[in-house]
Amino acid sequence: MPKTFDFSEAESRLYGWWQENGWFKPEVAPTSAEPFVISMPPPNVTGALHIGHALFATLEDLMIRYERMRGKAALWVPGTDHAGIATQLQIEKLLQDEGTSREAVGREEFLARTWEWKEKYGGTITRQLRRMGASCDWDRERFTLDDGLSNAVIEVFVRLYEQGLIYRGPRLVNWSPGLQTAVSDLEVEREEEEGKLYIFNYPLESGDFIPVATTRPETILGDTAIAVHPDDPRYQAFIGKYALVPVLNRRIPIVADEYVEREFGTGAVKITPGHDFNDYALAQRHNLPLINIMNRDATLNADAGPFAGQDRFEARENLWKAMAGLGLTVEVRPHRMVVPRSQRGGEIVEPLLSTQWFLKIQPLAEKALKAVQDGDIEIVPERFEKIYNHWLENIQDWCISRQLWWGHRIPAWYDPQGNIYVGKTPPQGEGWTPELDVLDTWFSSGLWPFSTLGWPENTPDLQRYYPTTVMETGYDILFFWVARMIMLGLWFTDEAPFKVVYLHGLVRDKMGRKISKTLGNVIDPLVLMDQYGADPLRFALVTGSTPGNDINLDEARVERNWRFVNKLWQMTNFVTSNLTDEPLSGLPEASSLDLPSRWILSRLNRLIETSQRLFDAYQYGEAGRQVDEFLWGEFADWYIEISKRALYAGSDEEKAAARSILVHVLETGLRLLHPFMPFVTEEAWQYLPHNGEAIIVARWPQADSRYMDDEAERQMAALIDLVRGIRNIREEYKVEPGRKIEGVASAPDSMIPLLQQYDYLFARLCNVGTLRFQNSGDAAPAQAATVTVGETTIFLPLSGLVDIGAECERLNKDLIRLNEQVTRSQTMLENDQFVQRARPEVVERERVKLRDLQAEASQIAERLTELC
RNA sequence: GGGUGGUUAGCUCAGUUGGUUAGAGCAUUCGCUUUACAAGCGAGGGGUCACAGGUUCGAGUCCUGUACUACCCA
Repeated sequence: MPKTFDFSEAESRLYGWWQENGWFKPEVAPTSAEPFVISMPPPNVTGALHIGHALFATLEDLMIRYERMRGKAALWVPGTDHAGIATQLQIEKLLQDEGTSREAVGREEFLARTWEWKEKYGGTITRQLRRMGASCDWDRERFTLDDGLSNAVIEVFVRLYEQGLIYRGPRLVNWSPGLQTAVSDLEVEREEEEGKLYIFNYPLESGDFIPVATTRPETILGDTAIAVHPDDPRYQAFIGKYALVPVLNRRIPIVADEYVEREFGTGAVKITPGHDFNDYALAQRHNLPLINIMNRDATLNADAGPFAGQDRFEARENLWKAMAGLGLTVEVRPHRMVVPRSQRGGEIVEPLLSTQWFLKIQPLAEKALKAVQDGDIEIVPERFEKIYNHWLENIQDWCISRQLWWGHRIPAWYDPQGNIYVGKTPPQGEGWTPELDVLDTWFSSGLWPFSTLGWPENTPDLQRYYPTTVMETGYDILFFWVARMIMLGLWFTDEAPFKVVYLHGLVRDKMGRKISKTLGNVIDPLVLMDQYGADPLRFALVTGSTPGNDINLDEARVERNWRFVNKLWQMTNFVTSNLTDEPLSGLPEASSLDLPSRWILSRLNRLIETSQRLFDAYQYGEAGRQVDEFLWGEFADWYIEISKRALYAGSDEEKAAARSILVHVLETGLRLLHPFMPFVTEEAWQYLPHNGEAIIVARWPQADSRYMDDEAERQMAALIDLVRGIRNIREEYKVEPGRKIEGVASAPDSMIPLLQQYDYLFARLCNVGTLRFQNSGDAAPAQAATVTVGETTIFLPLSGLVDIGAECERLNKDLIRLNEQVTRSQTMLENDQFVQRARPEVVERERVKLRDLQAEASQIAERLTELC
């Protein structure tokens, strides 16, 4: 095999090979297999892969590969979203660069251009997902504007309309003047900003005035009342009287309402029902008229009198100047206020009266709440349930119409008499004009889990793969998307669209800052993959995070994982280069194996067990870290080194055993790692003896309790500790690494055969050429340093190197440390409460520990008296 | 205003039925080309687990409060 792993060559080759063999398709599993299905959260069709996509792709691919290896019919349905606003903006920008505009080219041409763009660039993100190793079934790829999905959207709209849940009407909505469309509550972001508070005197009919404060003076032109608190003594006398709108001199009443906060501003508020949600509600309580002073582009209309035609901010200044001229203004002062801004574009959103389509959502929300309460849907991590419940319990009707061109047209028609027709096909007869509005993009993505499988047709895919199993996505779209999928799924299919919602966090930079272009801290997954390959990036994303929590990605981790990939490659290279042409013997019975082999197999099977427990609990990161630590820290650092004796100098049986164990452990480790790092594991696995065609369809490891061996783990741990102790001494006394030294062991009878049998470990791992034994009680060699583990002491005669004073000091320190631990342990065991209440195995473990500590302490004490 | 998360080594993070001396990687110090791997190996230094209480035989882990911080909702 090659000396290094060339990921850039291997990744595309392996991906193509997997796909050609149909291994991404659920049909590789027998028809009797249980399905495991994930609907990919569809990225924007015109988008490019960013680090957030990389995270979902990694997690979903991990789940899919794991379940596929477990023999399930694993299906990952990929696709893209038409992303109404985002895409439309992109095309508008394009037209603008060409010196034209959406309005100039017209709707038909605009849509043609958008489709053209989609055909040309729509494949970018899905190609990039392939680079990540995403094992989706590309034959089942969907796009939200596909015919099938569009049918589903129309079906849902018509049925909801017939059920009386969709209605159309004039309502105050969040209006985005730049985009010229209504947006939903969720698409408005409210942030506190530095603004101004304008205070002025509202003139009354009587000639008096009331001081009033506002943050948006231009709305004065749309005032239809002034409100004060009914119990406010300052204004009691004015209730029921009339005021005059500045400049316009329109007569408006002064009303009393408990909504007014007496402490805020001046305690009296102007009421503009046409341009404020709270005022709108108050106006309805008091039967106040509603005046709309704003056009759709946020210029003022004829009702604004002399300010008609001016932009909202221009009018604000001009009106204020005019009022100053009338002596009405009091002061303008800095003020922190909450400003509603559009999620797209960031411009200030205006509450505006507009005729829109709404979905009455409470009945759907109730079902969605119940599904989670009843456990039909599990949310991971669980804490998001509370957030989910709170949102659904306070849900408002959903404004689903958008004044965009790119999207699903609302299937409605109007006749000149004002009748509305809603249906799957245009109405019969003349004179009907179609609705021009399109639906909110989230309306169609809300159907994604079942529309992608063929609904409303009862297709074989729908029957076999619906409901899906896991919905894996970011917590930031819990409301936008997840909750709506649950509501619509339950309403139309009578089943929860998935059983588990797994939420991941945001990927941030290593300093915990949100990634943004303006901050210049963009982590480009494509650049990282060019540099290190897909596997290291994937491993960094999974092992650097826990479910539901944000991840601060440090590129150093990616680099380190690239080294891990190399390490895996080198291990494989070592193992394969030590094989012969002869077929491997099967894995020997544990009883016939030497200690290091029993140890590594025990550790391996415990790893499999732990790994399974962690996978069952969605703790993928921890599982990955454990496999990493095992393969590098135990298998490579210890077992491979130890196995060299058998391989280079052992008997034929010893060689055969070592080979089969090396292959078995590494091959199993690669399978455990495959869902995390698909490419290197596949490529390495192909060089190892294996069963089956590819690791991607190999079986997921099962723990075998026959190879779990506590005794072997204990004994091996003692040997490892002795080796470490000797290395430590060598380092401390600056014994040249190449210099062979001698060891003299003083050990209990139980340890002597072990040390004799495995003395080669000391030769190989810490360059102790010969290990002699002496009877306990014999005098220690002169000028020796000591290493003590339990009841075993190894003397290292190092004449000329050992400084007795230093050695005494070292031993003394050790003894103090040990005595502290002995005391702690003794105190625990002398405590009846502990002995009675702690679990028996915990007490027993403590007793064993104390015995070992005491033995070790007495050994060292003995040595101290002798030497110092 | 209500809610949720985070606070563990210089940095990024693990640590999920409470039970050895709290771990890893990066960084850092020292040593080594020892024939799988210098993209490596070996050894070391570095932590009052934010703070204060409580529960418990035993708390990084459970409970209460405080501080700082991030986010969600209004």
